[in-house]
Amino acid sequence: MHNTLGEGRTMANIKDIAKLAGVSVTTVSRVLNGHPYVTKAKREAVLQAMETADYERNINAVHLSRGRTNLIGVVVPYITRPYFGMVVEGIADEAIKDNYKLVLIQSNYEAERELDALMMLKLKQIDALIICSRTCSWETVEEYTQYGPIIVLEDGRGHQVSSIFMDHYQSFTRALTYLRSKGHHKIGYCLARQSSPNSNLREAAYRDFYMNRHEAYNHDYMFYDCVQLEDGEWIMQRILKMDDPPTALLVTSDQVAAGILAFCRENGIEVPGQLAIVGFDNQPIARMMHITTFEIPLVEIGRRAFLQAVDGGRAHEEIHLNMIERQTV
Amino acid sequence: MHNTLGEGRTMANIKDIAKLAGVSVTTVSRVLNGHPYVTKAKREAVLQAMETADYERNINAVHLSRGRTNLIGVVVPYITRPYFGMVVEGIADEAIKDNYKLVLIQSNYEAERELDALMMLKLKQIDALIICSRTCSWETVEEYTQYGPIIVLEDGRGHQVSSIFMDHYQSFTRALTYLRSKGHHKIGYCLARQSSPNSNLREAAYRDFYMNRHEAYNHDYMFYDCVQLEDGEWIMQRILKMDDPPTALLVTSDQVAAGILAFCRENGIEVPGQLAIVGFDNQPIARMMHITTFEIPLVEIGRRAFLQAVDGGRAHEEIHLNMIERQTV
DNA sequence: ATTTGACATGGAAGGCGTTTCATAGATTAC
DNA sequence: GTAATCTATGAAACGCCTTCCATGTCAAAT
Repeated sequence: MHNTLGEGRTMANIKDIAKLAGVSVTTVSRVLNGHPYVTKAKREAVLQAMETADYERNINAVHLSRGRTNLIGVVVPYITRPYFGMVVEGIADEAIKDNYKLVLIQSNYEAERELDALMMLKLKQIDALIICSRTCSWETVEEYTQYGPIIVLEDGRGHQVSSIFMDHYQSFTRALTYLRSKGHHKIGYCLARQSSPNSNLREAAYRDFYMNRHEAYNHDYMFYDCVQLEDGEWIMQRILKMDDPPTALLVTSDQVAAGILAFCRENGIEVPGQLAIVGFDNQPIARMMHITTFEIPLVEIGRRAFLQAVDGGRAHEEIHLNMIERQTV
Repeated sequence: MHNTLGEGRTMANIKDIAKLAGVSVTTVSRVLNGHPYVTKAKREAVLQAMETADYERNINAVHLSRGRTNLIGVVVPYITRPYFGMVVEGIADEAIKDNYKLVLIQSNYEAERELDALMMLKLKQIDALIICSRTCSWETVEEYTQYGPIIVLEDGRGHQVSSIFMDHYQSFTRALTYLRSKGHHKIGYCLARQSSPNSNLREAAYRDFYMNRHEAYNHDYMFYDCVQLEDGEWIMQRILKMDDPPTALLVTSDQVAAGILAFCRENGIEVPGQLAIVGFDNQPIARMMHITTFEIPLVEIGRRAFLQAVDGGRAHEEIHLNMIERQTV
């Protein structure tokens, strides 16, 4: 495949520049990469030649040669979810400073797509991979760590990856304690994926909370696959049908919390009077609707994830969450 | 740079496979790419060799050789805005089918970053570029069309690009007519960027609407830089201070419309009684809050944009918008 | 005077697939 | 029976940059 400009002219390559400037390709490469040991005269000759020939480096050749691409892969299940949007925003913000670009892989929680991303790492099409929500098994992921840094946004301690994560166990415990202090005993929760690492942590916290107090809890109060605004409705429909409904709800996404709250307002269910709601994320919508929530610094988390990616070393960062009291408890 | 596996073993390349299978590299390449004219015996020998050597194609070499990367660039100002999130989702959905990956460029509306993306096209790091919201001038963008397909999400007729766009002039006119039919004369609007292509179209529609009726309009009723939920508040604060406030608002983003509506509900301003609101996009939040809005099939638009990108030919698709009547007018 | 090290420069060896072209035997066509 | 067309295969050119290594100059150090 001949590399041409639009009009059919052939694009100049480093060899042409070398010839034009009367130096070796090595010297041109040195100028190109800002390496030392080039006299001013030659450097200028090279720059002049690049100017006249309208030279542009063939970036794919650079990639091949270097074995790196300055591309970072980012796996998110759905880019439309504000949660992931914010993380990606943080990654992108930081990446631009280091002249990295992002390759976005929307997984839809399909292992195959995540595998695609891992494969890109193996093939050196990307220099590192950030998995915002994992679908593949740990074993699978760990198989690929030999090819480049992999960063996951979940507790990765004990695994061959870097990670940045929140202490969901503790946050959940705190939320439960807080609700209890407000007199709530019948507490339900809304999670996203039933058996994601984060969900498991939260369920454990919940179980332990009740176990420690030697109290039973109601399995009907647990809702799964709660991820977006619209989910608020069916959750409330189900609650309305209960003889003994929960008096408080821990909702692991502000989007869902907002949906629930909107439904309540519309249907005359008093919040927090009849139902208390605690959200997670502290998204704009939570502020707007005065939802009590746990702040998760998602943009900052994205930033840090990127920094871990380029840093290369293994690290595990834990993020502490703060509760923001507003008006839904 | 030597291409190695994690343990230090060298990664097999096409030459190794050729030797192993007792054929030429050409034949291996043919097998790799499903080209005809390879006997079954040799094909199998090659496959066998690839198996035993655990061969993976060096994708960067393929890129260099082919001059293509199966990467599509996508420029969005901010990935966190649901509007762009949905478009990207559509692009990603379609891209996966054709084995394309997305390179996300967050421009923050900075020309320099958009230029970065254009440069990637020139350098063949991406095969095509979709600009979801343009910052650079038409001249700048058109300079780069020689290097690959560029698709913009705005009316690009008369320019050297492909485009997919909505008839904002007509939609605005229809919205105005609709509001007028409901008795509204004092109509304001909330736009995003003051002088974006889409905003210009909308302002023209507004001006023409009033001009045609030989009526004056109030410049105080025009709000700019309205993009997110939070903007609803200051817009309403300003309206509350007016002696002669508008009775209806055309809001070019459901997010902003939702922010406005939330403020109204909280402050006892009746909607649509005191203020009618028409949104744009038909995002989930509009459904949830029963906002009358124009449906913009953003995911579908993303899909089509991708298809235009790989198709290569120049095309201009116009999307017709439908109004969804709910409860805010 | 001689050694050492910093500065400069270029040749050539990678990094690795794809594709064109040349060649040759096997069919098919007329 | 002979020309035209397929089928199969490989050598070599091509895409292009980075970097290791060898060589050489010149000034500072001993």
